[in-house]
Amino acid sequence: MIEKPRGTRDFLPEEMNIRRIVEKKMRDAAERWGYVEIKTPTFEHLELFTLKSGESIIDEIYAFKDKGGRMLALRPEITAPVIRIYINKMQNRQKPLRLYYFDNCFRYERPQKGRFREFWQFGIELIGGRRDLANFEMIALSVDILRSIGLNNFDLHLGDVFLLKRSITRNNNDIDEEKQRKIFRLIDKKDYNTLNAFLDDERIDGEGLFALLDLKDLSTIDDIKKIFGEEEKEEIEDILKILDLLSIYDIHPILDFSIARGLDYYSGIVFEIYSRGLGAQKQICGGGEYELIELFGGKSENTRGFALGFDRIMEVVKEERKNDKRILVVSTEECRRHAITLSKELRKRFIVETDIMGRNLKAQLSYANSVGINFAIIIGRKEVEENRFTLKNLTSGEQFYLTIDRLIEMLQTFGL
RNA sequence: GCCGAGGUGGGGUAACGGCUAUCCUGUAGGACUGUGGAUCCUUCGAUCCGGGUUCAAUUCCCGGCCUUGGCCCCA
Repeated sequence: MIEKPRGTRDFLPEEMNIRRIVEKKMRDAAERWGYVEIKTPTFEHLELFTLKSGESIIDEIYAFKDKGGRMLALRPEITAPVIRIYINKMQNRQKPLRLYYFDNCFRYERPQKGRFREFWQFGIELIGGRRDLANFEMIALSVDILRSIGLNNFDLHLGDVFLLKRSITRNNNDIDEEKQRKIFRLIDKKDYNTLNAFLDDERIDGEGLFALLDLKDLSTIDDIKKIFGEEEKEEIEDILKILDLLSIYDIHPILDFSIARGLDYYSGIVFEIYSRGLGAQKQICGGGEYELIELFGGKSENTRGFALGFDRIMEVVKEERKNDKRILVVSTEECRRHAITLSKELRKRFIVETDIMGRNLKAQLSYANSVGINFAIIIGRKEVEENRFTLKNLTSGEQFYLTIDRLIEMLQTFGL
């Protein structure tokens, strides 16, 4: 027997039913904000992703050479492809561009709870807009989507990598990229002892950095402003504006300037959402402002977006299955042609099955019962001769003897 | 890549190193030729893969694969 590949999943009908319901709610929420769907290819040139994230990510990507010798990759995320499309085809459209997507992505990683090699992301990219307003919209939308699927048990962390970078570079001109990266890694791990030691060793002024990291609420915001210069003050003012607008939606982020994880291309506001009630992989949303357009050869424009981890969300969302009412047209062997004719007619409005097992009448009804069909329509010689149909409500056991018009009418009154 | 746990029909399970691998559920059919659910009978269907130890391996050992909790990583 052939097993499914490592890190992939099969979704049986019961689960797909629920996944589609949640997907639809997320789409609806994004569309209510004026976002429109965009679709990118399942695979792209590998370069698109290495340009964004460096050669080292090849280890974590499904990359391959096609028959023409091209280096391709299954998309590990969808932001870079969307920006590619923007540059190729949408640069001259009027801003803002509000785009959303829902698709599968692939990463070659060790699978564990909430982490798979094929997984689904629902995301948006917002291109253009004044920074404070656009960032507010992005964050409010992410929360609106989560709320619209009935999720409320999560924490929103808001950070700013611009301020974070400036906090170590503004008084330390000679600090190189590598050292910065090391510092960010330690911040992300919250390993402040090692961080302190490193800063001491390198004689890096960490006052601004630690002031930021300690900033949990707005009480020390004025002290922060004193430490930084004009440019940083403007950024802080922007954050305050965003927080104020978010409060309209009753969204109150936790300020968290330790958000720094490996996101070289993020440039300003960043945020992450964590679900309570998941294990190690509890982040269900991540996003922020980034600069990719110029890197990909386009004309500079400010951009931001986020991606929701659909599979992790499915772990915590509670959703009822949708149960459509189903009909089985049951007939004797000699009347099958009539059954198929009736089914053709009824399918214009209803969900209708017919027997293809060649079962007798009793076995057809037994099947209907065991798979949860709600109504059986019985056609035998008597029905055909009298041009009537027997409708049986399998829930109540009631039976009716009806003409075609009355049959359809009655099915409708039963809520089909 | 690292540390730990696990793997028996489709699902859930039993088997001190020893009989044709247990039972429940399920599948298909029958008892029942125009009326479902109950009952009974029959059928189908499994020891993850490969080595090793042994007279004998589902059981013990090693390796792999897969699942799973965590670490690394998470663009």
